[in-house]
Amino acid sequence: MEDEKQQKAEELLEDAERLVIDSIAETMDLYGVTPSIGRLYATMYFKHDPLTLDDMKNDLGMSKPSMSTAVRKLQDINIVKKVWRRGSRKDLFMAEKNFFQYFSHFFGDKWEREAKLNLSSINDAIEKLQEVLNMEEIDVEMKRRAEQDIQQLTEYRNYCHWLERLVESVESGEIFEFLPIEDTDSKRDES
Amino acid sequence: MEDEKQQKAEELLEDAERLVIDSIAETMDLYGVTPSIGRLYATMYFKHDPLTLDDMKNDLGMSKPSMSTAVRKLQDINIVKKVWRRGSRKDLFMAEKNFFQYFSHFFGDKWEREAKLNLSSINDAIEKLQEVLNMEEIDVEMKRRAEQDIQQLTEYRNYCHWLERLVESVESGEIFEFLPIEDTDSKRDES
DNA sequence: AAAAACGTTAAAAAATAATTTAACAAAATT
DNA sequence: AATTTTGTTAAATTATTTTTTAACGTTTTT
Repeated sequence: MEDEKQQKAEELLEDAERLVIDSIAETMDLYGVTPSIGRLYATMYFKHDPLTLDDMKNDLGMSKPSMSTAVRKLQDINIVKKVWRRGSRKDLFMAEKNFFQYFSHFFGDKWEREAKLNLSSINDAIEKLQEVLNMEEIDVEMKRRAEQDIQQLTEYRNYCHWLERLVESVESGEIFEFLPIEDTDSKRDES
Repeated sequence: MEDEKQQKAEELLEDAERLVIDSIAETMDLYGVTPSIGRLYATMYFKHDPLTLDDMKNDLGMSKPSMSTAVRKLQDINIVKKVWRRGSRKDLFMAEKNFFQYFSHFFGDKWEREAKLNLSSINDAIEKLQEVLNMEEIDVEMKRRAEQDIQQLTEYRNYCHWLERLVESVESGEIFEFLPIEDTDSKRDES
């Protein structure tokens, strides 16, 4: 009787967590994070103590090397950190649970890389195109195309610089002055 | 002699475009767009007239069905549009070249989906967890866990709502009041 | 010092995803 | 009306990625 209730509660709790785990994983998949890695993060999101590779292995039912590489990728995008606790000699990992931090790392880091990568190629390209424009006796049509490309790339460059400033404002937290974090906690509505 | 110059110019121009095409494709790959689809978009970015499937086929050296599905995916993320021109009865496609529009569609649409998807599961989950809390004679440890989960999910919900507002401000253009698009055109520096 | 535990790398296997060829349906042309 | 053109779907193939098992080196424990 008591046990039945206990079991019902456990089921509810696990259903609840699974529901969110699935949708977090699906979301991450949307941005190119593989389902397993997404599920690993999502699973860790509900753990309140740091996890070992063996914990992950058991939770996801996968091999240890898989967990090793998966957790490294999560570390690469800065949404999982290695933590230290005296006692266990196993590596311990903890998920970033603040989604604003998550956002900042996941998108901020990628935007930064995107801007850098593209600015470099845009500038190289514009240089080459300028060279074409500076050449004499060149086909008019080709010059027109070079000019058009330069025009377009200049706009693209503006976008990259904008991205850089977006990253700044996300990483500094400045963006939250413009778009404040509102507490829509339903508890207050219930009163 | 003349031809040599002409060829040199053409080479420069093509190198310039290829440089940017590669980095756009690499960038898109960063967010889970497959290399071929990324390269298709990047190629279209440099075309000033709409393209047919056969054009794409020739440009990328791929089959027509591949182009058909690739271009549909680009349409799905709203960065390529079908256009109509009298005369040709083939379908014609044009890439979105304004990267601010690109950004808005690529991230805005995904964030919107992300928020919706997760809000739905978060609310369902919180409901289940509340149910656990309302049950009597339940293991203290389990109630604690349910409470902790609710707390965490409430914060997650705040993030999702923030995302929704971010999408709004990106799609309305409001964000550019906070982060203005600056023209960093180097021509002005040359003066 | 030997044995066990731990995490990673390497190679092999399995699973997915991308791509093509072939077949098809709809529309336009002759 | 028959033929061609066009875009898509389906099936088959190829390529890529993910996952595992096996092997390895390091560190810790005994």
